[in-house]
Amino acid sequence: MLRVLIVEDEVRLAEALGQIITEQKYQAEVVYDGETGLDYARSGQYDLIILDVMLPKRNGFEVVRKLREEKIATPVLLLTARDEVSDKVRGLDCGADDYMTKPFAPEELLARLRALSRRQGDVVLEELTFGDLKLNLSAYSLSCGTRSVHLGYKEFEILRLLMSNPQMVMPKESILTRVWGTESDAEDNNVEAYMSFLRKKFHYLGSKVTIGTVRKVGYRLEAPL
Amino acid sequence: MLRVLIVEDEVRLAEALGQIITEQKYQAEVVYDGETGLDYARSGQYDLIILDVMLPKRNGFEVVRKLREEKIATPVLLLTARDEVSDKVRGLDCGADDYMTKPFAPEELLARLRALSRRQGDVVLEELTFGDLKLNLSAYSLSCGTRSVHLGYKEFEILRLLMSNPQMVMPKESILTRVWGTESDAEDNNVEAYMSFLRKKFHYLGSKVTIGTVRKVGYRLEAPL
DNA sequence: GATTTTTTTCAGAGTATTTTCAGATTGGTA
DNA sequence: TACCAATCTGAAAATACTCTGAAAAAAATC
Repeated sequence: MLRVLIVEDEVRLAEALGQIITEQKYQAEVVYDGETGLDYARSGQYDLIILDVMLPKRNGFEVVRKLREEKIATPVLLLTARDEVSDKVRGLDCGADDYMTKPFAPEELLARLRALSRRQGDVVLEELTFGDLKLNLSAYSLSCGTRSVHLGYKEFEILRLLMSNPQMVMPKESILTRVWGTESDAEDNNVEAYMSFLRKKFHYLGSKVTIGTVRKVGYRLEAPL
Repeated sequence: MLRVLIVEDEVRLAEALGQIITEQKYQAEVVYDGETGLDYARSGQYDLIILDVMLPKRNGFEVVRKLREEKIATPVLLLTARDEVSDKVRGLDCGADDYMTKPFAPEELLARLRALSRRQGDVVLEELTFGDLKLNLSAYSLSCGTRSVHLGYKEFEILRLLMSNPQMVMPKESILTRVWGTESDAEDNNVEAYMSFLRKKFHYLGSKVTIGTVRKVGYRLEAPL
């Protein structure tokens, strides 16, 4: 079980991150300032740290640097509001492992976390299953029996979302914010179009799984009993 | 099984080295200061030592000199932050076998380790295979059936990376940092260009292996079923 | 110092993905 | 049943990413 420490002072964002990560069956712990973050991180019991740059008490750069000085090598993903190269360089110089500018699409964050933890040699979930479908998380492919198809980036993220919340209805809204991000101006029809793409691929694969529509709400995967 | 001792106080670098080496199926052990490094090295149970010059307690020069005085001939690869010839000369004078300045590309380190251990007469992995392709690690050549071609340094390192992680998608980003190094400003297109070179050579060799592209992610080798 | 090889750069062609749109379809409900 | 709103879907358009040949630049070799 992957343990993730989130150090983020914007409560709403912190909560959101916590939720996204918990949904992945990872364990998340949230703290709201740099000082506390550093204390928690020092325990060395985390597999990953998500660290905002702008923080009360101590900023993200300081925290990573301190950690590295103390020989704590837990991988750190830095979050920053600005898209300045200097920040990126500075972050990596301080010893961060990856870097992401806000706002971002949650699914992209997850992709990066997976990459980081794989790099670290941690055991990461490599495959999701639902009914007769298998989604290969490292190859971006979907298979059913012997057939297999490649999925594009968005097809993949959407399906991954559905498959990691089996039986749950995934609201169209959530899909939009999680795959397209909060800043995007994509509309409902974009999601609908992708559902159509996915259904086509399910059909091609000969899968028994279907994507059920819940009018005015969203979608969910359904396997025949 | 090759045993490698890493003496490096920058935790991140040490971890990275450990990982890179372990991925090669070598055995890595990491210590963080010169004194401990010397103690470990004295055991004589290592096939190779990677030794930073700037170290707490005892610097790298002292460590090698001590070792040689004690007739311990384990090959030493010195790492230094500066690119000063004087350091290089001094290092080799102390009895080091090779010398490398930080930062460096991980694949270059591996190349040097291979060279050192071959020089030493150790048994090293000499060949990688995938499908009908054989990559000769000491001759930098690639063969398929009876035909064979020479590969340039970068072609070689990239292909080695792909062949040592069969079936896995190797992110473009990883290829860049591992072959070009973290300090380089090479861009995605550089990788793309090399993929094109490699494909051309595969074709020339008449190999059935192809390089598959995973859009927005990276590449992987594919052998026909 | 000239030649060869390797590496980088660039631009246009080629492809896959993503968005957009409009007509067809569906489900709910008045 | 007839209507409306929501959804589906095929096709086209727009965009983003990748490939590749050629040439320039850099490095290695002779």
